[in-house]
Amino acid sequence: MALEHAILVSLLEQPGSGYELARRFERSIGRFWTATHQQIYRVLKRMEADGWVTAEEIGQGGRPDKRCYSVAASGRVVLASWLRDPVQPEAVRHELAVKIRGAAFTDADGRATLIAEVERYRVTHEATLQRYLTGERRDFPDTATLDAGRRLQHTVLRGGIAYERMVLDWLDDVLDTLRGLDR
Amino acid sequence: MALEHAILVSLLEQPGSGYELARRFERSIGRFWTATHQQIYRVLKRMEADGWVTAEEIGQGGRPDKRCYSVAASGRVVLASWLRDPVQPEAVRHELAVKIRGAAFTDADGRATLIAEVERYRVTHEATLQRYLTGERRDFPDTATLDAGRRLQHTVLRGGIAYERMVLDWLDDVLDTLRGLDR
DNA sequence: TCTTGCTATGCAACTAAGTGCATAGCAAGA
DNA sequence: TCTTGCTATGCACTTAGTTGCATAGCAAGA
Repeated sequence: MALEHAILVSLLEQPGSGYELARRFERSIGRFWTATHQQIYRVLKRMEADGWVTAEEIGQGGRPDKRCYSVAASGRVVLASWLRDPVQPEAVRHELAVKIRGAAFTDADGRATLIAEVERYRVTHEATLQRYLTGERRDFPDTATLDAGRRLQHTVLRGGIAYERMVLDWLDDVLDTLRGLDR
Repeated sequence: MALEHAILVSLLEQPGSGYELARRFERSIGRFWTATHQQIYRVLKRMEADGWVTAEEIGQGGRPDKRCYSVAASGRVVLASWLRDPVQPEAVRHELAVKIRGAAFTDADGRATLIAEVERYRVTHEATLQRYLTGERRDFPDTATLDAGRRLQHTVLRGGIAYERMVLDWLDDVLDTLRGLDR
């Protein structure tokens, strides 16, 4: 899997410029695939050279021209073929888990700092959950009348919500354990 | 966060060679931080050059010498300092979520292939959960008598178990949605 | 005997990703 | 008027991570 495929999906849902894609990656699709704008511009160039997407130059008077990208026929073929490939096992990178095991090798003061940090981290996940729930109420008020694309987007969002709830429960467990060590 | 810190934690839990570390990353610590043996050897060299770890050459007759690494005083300082740094937001890379949203742009046959793939993926997660539960019964039979290090390891493992259970529930949800599209 | 697999280490080449910086004009508010 | 922030794109450099290959001997089973 590569950034290319996430961009193809995002452009099929809605064509747009590199800048617009970068904002979508910050908001929607970036929940499960992160990318910076530099990366997106670089990959878009390569995809255009390979004929996966086409660009339409839109002059806007004053501002730099905007290049609005759409998925070309060969891009659809690439996506369909990738969808049939086996899902790669995720490359897990969970920093907090390493820190928690590392907490055994620091002093009570270091652990107190870590507890404060976990509490701060918990607040950011609580905020993410609330953002997801607000988005769900706004974008999927009536689940009976959705088309295929929207139904799939909703399923992915439900996954995000379940993930955040799981993380919050686990962080409470972590905090209990950390507090228990120095008591 | 970098591989360095995961290696420091692993070596503090138990000193070992690059080869042994690579196997631990496949099994235990690799649940939340993956690394290949090439990467581990490269980073160990750098850490030794920086004085974070020390190596003891162990000849074994015939086989190449084994270099057994232990954490040095300055490595402990580096770890303690890193534990105080803010936890970086995770860089999420969830391929399956991209594929599910991509399923809106393929045909019924492509979706049928994806369903089969999700079922296969579900089996691997079911197996991971069972591995975790077996490990939990083996390594943490009596939760009352654990020292700090073991208690923290158990907390991290509980996080892994909660994660796998959440994924399995969500995959059932995903399969329902995918099957509902072509019915 | 031959093959497979395990222990044990490593180089070289490549791709992916992140960081820092630069350009450029418009709009809104202090 | 001055600053801040937004739209819009991009280069250059650096770091992190992956892939493929190489060495080398021992042990176990076909």
